[in-house]
Amino acid sequence: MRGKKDMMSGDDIRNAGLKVTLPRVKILALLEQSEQGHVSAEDVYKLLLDAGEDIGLATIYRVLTQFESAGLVTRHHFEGGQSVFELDRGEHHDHIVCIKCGRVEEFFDQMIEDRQQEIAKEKGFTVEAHALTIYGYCKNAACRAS
Amino acid sequence: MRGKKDMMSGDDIRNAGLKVTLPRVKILALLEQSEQGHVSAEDVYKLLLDAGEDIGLATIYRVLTQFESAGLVTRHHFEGGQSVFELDRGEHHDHIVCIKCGRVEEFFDQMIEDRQQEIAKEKGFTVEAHALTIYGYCKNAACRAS
DNA sequence: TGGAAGAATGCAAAAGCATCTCATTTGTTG
DNA sequence: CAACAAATGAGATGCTTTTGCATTCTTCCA
Ligand SMILES: [Mn+2]
Ligand SMILES: [Mn+2]
Ligand SMILES: [Zn+2]
Ligand SMILES: [Zn+2]
Repeated sequence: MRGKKDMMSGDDIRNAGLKVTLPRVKILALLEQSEQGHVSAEDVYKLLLDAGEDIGLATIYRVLTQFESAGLVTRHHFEGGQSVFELDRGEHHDHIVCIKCGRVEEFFDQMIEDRQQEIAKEKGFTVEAHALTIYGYCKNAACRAS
Repeated sequence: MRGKKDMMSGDDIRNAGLKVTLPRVKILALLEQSEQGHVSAEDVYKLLLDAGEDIGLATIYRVLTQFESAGLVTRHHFEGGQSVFELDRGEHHDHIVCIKCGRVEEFFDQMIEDRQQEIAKEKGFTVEAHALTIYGYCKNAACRAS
């Protein structure tokens, strides 16, 4: 039995009903190994180019969207420009982003999650999803000076 | 002495260091009177057209951006397409959006606000802003059926 | 009150991000 | 390994937002 936390592989792609192609394998591998963990489609494109894999940007967008539908990947809409993708390891979390250097950290807070449910209930809503992102300056010295 | 809750006027535009022009006055008035309170630049464009004011879309984007810089207006990046603007009445709040009909409701929760500060502190961040949006189905009968 | 100086507007063109089209290539299956 | 369906790549396209520039308005003071 394998959980979401294990290493992804061609099986995950196959199980999503997709053919195991070189672009898909490379993109999935990159998401796993990626330093920052949170990358835009263009980041993926450039990182793969650097790695000698010339995969079209359209393919990257297509594949990331397919991975998202399959639950392998999560898409975030942080402020400013592009969507950001990360591997879905099955554990929901929210983000805090440095508006100076772009560093992204993750957090999960049950109290915040619970309050959201209560607020939704009060208003008669059924929660399907939520997006919480805190923006600020990280501890990095260079980011401190406003 | 006038607070943020009062009616906006040409003075607000002047105080922002901007000339009091017809487009600016009309856009500000529309934001005040708008039913939903949360409108896209194109919404503003069409609503003004309906009202007989033919103001260019580029001007609307420019003016909304200027109003934002001046603190008169807040911009939100809800999922899907366009940015959404609303008059800044000086009281921070977050949003819950119906993914079926688009209805937007507002809420403010001190507990959530406090937890965010604590989380930021733990991570060594200084909070500058945050965006929390809950997505779900509203109480409207037509929105219930998934 | 008139008119100079600078700011704002409208239009069209451009930019940025994401998706689509379609000819060609690749993966899968028997 | 052939045959078919699915996927890819390159460029076109779509949509939102921004920008350049000639023209029009505001402001302000002589
Ligand atoms: Mn994350
Ligand atoms: Mn609001
Ligand atoms: Zn930083
Ligand atoms: Zn609804």
